[in-house]
Amino acid sequence: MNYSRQREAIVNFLRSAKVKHPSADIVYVNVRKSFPNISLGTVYRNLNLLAQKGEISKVKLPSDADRFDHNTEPHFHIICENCGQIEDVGSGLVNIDVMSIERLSGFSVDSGRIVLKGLCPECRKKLSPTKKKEEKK
Amino acid sequence: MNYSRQREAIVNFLRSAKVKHPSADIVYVNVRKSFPNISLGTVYRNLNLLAQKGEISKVKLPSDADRFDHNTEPHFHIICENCGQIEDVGSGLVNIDVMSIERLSGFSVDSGRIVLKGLCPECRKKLSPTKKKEEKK
DNA sequence: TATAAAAACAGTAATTGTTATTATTTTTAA
DNA sequence: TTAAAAATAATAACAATTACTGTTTTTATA
Repeated sequence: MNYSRQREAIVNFLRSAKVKHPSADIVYVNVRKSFPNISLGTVYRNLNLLAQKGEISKVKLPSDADRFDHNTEPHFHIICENCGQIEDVGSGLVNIDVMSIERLSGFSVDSGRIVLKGLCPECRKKLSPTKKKEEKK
Repeated sequence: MNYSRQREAIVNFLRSAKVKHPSADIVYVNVRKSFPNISLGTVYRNLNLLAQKGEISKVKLPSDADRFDHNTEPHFHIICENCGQIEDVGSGLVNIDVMSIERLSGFSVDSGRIVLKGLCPECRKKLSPTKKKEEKK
């Protein structure tokens, strides 16, 4: 599936783990080091294509740019409300009572993706005792 | 806090429960029935203001417009991947192992809001045996 | 290999949900 | 009753993303 050199550079960057859950824009600026003419549209197209093929996964966030993850194993994420940094959360740490939800709501539940919110270690330190961070609108 | 007539109309529409978890746009077209000149900006400003004051709550979704909820009690949501309809999910039905997550990730966890994905009863019927719905990009 | 069809590309324009700006109107309070 | 403050309508700006277009690259096949 890795025909084009641009696509290969994109997937390689993701797997290199230089940046952990990069947005398309971060991928763009990095891949540009080896492909100065690559277009942002190409980055988006390939990231989506790779996600669709299951070679990477896409992490959609509320009010923030999508992130991309070379780890396709099932797991959840937590995002720092202050700086936007994302960390993995093992899928065993969130328990969803699928049966009850389906019974009560009538929905079928796809428990695949969950994004928790919180504060990363660095931002905890920065913001901790003095000022309580204001709620994000 | 309900000074302006427009703001009152907005909060009244939300509480009327004619539509369950409307987006700003849905609020806009409905409030326009009584205030034909109201501006979309006014709707957004007031919805955000009301959410900030805690009179309503804002439900942020990945890759979809924010929704607004007159119910400010703590609870989660599930969104239909096919039609976007949202339903409440009691907060007892999702269990987050906050202690372990905090220990393993170093993050502090704000377990406030979670949005699950699934299929609402209507879309289940529509899509069920024949065609398996395609993954949303 | 040559070459035609298919795929991918760069660059740019368009879309969508939302926020910011601005000049005007409404509300509040002295 | 009138000046200051707040809110408004209308519109522009914005950010993330997708769509479009004409060109280049890749692939497959003769």
